[in-house]
Amino acid sequence: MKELDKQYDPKTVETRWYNIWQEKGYFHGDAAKGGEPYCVVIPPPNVTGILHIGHALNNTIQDILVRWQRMDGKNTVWLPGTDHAGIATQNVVERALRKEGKTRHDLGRDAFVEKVWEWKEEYGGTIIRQLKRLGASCDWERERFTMDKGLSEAVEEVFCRLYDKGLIYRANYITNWCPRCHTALSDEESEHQDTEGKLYYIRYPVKRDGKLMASEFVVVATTRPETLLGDVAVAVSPKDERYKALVGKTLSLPILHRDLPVITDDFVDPAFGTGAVKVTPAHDPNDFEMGQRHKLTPINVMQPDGTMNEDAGPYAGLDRFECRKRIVTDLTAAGLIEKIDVHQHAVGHCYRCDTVVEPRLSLQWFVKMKPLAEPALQAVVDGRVRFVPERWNKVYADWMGNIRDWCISRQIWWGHRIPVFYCDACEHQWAARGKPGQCPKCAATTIRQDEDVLDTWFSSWLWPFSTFGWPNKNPDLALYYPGNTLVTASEIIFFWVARMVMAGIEFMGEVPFKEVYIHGTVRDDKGRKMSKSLGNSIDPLTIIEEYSADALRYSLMMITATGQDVFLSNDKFEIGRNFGTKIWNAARFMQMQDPTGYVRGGPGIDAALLSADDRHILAKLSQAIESCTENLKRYRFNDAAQDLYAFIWHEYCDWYVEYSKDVLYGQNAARRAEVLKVMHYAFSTALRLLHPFMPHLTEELWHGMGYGTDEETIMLAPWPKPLTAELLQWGATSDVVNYVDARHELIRMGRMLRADCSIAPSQKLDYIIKANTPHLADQLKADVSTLTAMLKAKDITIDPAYVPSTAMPSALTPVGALYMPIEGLVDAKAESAKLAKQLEELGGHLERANAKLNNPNFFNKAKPEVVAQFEKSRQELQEKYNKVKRLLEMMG
RNA sequence: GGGUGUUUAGCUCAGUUGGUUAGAGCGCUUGCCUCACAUGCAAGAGGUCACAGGUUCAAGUCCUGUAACGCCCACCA
Repeated sequence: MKELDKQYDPKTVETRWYNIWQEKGYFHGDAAKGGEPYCVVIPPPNVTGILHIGHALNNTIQDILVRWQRMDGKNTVWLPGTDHAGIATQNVVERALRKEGKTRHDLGRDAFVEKVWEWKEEYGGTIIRQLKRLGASCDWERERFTMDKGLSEAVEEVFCRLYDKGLIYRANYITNWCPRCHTALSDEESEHQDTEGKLYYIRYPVKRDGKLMASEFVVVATTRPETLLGDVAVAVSPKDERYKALVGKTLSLPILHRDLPVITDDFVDPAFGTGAVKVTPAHDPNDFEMGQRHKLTPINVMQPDGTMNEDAGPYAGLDRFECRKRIVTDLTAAGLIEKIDVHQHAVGHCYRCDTVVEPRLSLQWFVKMKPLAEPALQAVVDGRVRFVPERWNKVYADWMGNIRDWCISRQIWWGHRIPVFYCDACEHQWAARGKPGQCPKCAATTIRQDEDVLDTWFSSWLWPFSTFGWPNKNPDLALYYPGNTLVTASEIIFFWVARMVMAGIEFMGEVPFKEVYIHGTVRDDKGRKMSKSLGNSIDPLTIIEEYSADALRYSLMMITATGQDVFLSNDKFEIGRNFGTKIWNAARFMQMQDPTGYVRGGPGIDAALLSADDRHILAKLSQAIESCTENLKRYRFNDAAQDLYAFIWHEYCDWYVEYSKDVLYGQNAARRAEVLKVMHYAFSTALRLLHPFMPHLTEELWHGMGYGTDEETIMLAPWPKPLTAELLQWGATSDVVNYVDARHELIRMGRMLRADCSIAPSQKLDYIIKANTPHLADQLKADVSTLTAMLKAKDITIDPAYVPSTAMPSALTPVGALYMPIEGLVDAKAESAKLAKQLEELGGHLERANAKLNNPNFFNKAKPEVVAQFEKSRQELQEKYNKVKRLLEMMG
């Protein structure tokens, strides 16, 4: 044991302990040791990422689960790692290149990819270091990266299996295209944002007998006029009488003067716009399908970068938005704009760079999702995977039920290259593991690999098993798969969680985790999502610097209700800091009282020497253990944190320590030793409960107080169990607990009287207590010394027969009546007014209680224990009421 | 358009299967540098539980509807 500093210094303590934990290998799980496994895989942050407050929340929760389960004796692995984040990382490196005035094409593919690896080696570890500073007890020996050799092999394996099964196909299809990232995106990667746009009504001249009619038009409405350059038809509803005569006729496309047939299609809603739709198969998903139905050849008018191509005629080379402006100007000049309306619609934006997504026709790879989705849906329906809170089951099920094929090819360079090869000689196409040297069909060596890379989520969805060495069978995989809980935010249920369930079932034959805990999104105090661009984000490292990692963790847990969004502002972190300080000082107090230190393995608690207070705190401790554990099981971290706060601060510090001072400063050596034993017992147990929340502080105190030797970390100390048998043995019955609770109230009343009479805290007073029952009188008599200290009394008399004088300050307490025999200090008028008010309130409560108990229906229908409860409380109310009434009468 | 969440003290939020007088932290008022802690101690004020119906012996809690705010999903140009 060493003497604790007057001030706790979290900065040095936190990093010191973290390093020790790592060196000793406490974070590592070894499959060879067997036992009951507990496995959590981290949602791998992007290598480009820096820790933001959402990560802090997410990882604190995981760390709490993992530390708790580790203490509870499980063979625990929390598997960490990072995601290569294809587009995001490529963007970062390209941005750096641009500063040198270069593009990735200047370097070429191999050199560019090499450059990204270099970047990754240099900067990719940032978020990992930050997680360590947070105290995350990840098994760092197992750290993985989605482009590791092993994980890349898993990706190839999965691709080949799906390809050979016919679940991967290549097709010319409309996909979400990001003109800035130059790549296709999946549906999930296109984020819809409500935007105020314009709806342009454009006149398409009608041709009759090959001649343009000067004054006859069909008006179509569009939000993207520039796409008219790719129009191949105009469609109307077959039911629309207005256009009946025009069906089959020809229109002239403005500007390009291309002939467009008027066709009918059920897709067209006659009620929207003009009821006539321009058909642009290369630039709109609906139009694409219409085009297929009517065998129309799509005309692509855009380059991959969002500029217009040569098919755009006079607008070739213009950016799509510039082109839009120019076309509107030109159409206006030609008198072909009927009107322009303001129009609210949802526009897709690239989730990586926020550029407006362009639906664009291109050749892409897809995964057929239906066959994978069905068993994954079933797994949630029959409870093999359980979402917490439950409501996410439905969100998941809806997505799974309406699943669409997954576009997995990206036209970028950073990522897993698609393992499909083409033979130039025989045009054979096949998927292969590794690097094939020749065509398996014709043996030609002129083979090419597909240029595209896979969606970054194509490696993430394998994370729960690829990280343990799949596809190779091994002991790690056998023990740690499937994992227990996945902790994540709702934003990536579709991106990641749903796909992991599919992959787990498809490739492992078993779901990847049993429970998915979805925590809330962190928002600022105005309810906005925290983001760098809004400048409203709170940097966890600044908070750690200012308050400590433990304070950050604990505060986050206190204010995060299960599954609810979190509203944050800087001052919230004082909760954790103040709590830490309080605990530190409580420990210092014990040390000061017990300079010889806690005796390890010394004699245990002696039931015969326990006071009511000792029994009370031990019973409360047991309640805290039970409640905290139960709340952790149910992912109610805020309730668990609250349990610990209430126990340590209020029960232990405010009441127990204060009660105990009387003994600690007294002369009874046996009692003194006993109180210290109880204190150490309660405090060391509470430290263990608190460890998952505040790992560094608890470890520092664990050793500072001598609860553990150098080799005995609190991390591996056993998780406390409720003290059911012990409480029995110690005589900590509910009678004792109720008595001490009631005595708390008595003391509060005594202090209240003193405050009411404006008596200085330093002045010692006499009190007279008239107990309700002889039993209570006995209990109180045994505690006179404690009461004297707590009330700062000169003398306390427990007198069952006491009759007070009228002008004496008095109060009613749960154990009886309490009087201060100081005459004349009471303003009789004010006092009786107060009593009258109290009487009125009590009368109201009593009336309600009576009404309830006199209601025959209540007796018939309520549970007997509820009735008993009400009867008891009615009795108490009645007693209290009578007393107040009597007092009031005495006052005159 | 579909789905979903929220509405409780001045502020931020808890409130589990309906059951005594609805809780916490912060802030506020009053008094304390009391020999662990002023990042503290003690006492206190403050709430027709969004609104309207309904079920029930009993509703903050269950049901129906309304309103406001938020989030997710969605190919009406």
